[in-house]
Amino acid sequence: MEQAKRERLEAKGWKVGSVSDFLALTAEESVLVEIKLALSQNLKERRQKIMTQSELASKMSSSQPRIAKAENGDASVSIELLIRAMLATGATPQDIGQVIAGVR
Amino acid sequence: MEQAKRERLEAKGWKVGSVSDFLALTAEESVLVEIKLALSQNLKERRQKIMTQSELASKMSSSQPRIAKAENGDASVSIELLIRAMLATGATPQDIGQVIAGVR
DNA sequence: TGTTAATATATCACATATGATATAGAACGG
DNA sequence: CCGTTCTATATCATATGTGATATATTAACA
Repeated sequence: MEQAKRERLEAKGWKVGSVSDFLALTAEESVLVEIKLALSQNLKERRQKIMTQSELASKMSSSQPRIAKAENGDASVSIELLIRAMLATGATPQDIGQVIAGVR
Repeated sequence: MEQAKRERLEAKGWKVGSVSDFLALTAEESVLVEIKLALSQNLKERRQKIMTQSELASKMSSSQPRIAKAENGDASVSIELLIRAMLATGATPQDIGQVIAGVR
């Protein structure tokens, strides 16, 4: 893995650790991370077109800081929250499925 | 909602509550539940063809009881775990995306 | 029937995700 | 510059999800 990408992930709380630790990540684990990142990006794109982070937060009874973390691919955000947020922006199951299917 | 379905959901821990409480479920909330149930069913189908619950559990360092709950749509199981389990059965992001996109 | 493998249910201590709050930093217009 | 709006970062108490364990139920079959 390129150093730049590793540093990006680490900054967001992903326990990538040393290179050898990273290599210990199973394929499934890294796919899971990529699914989260794909949802993050898509959420940000969708939301920016129609509302602020605060508006989205109150729409789903969450908080603005949590939306910020969700959109930035922070490791403390579950897929659950990402999907709830997508739905709150008006995304359909089809939209969400497509984003996930688009991973790799 | 038909009574039978409500009872089925309640038995699995979903906080459906009284009819009026249920009607308070937003569309997003019920879509989220349906996504979980769709993943549950698909996981069960996939897993049954190739391994036991115990085998799947150790493959993803979880426990057999948790796999049972996951396959039965128990409310205590996160989408996160459902997706991890799907991946452990060999499902691709495309497979997972398709299941979610198939909701409703 | 009895034995075994598979699955389901119950409980629990612990880890992680959560919303809330405070506050800092950007971006932009006046 | 300044004030305002939006977004990011930090901290925290609490809620929720977790794997583990014990045990019950079911299914298949000799």
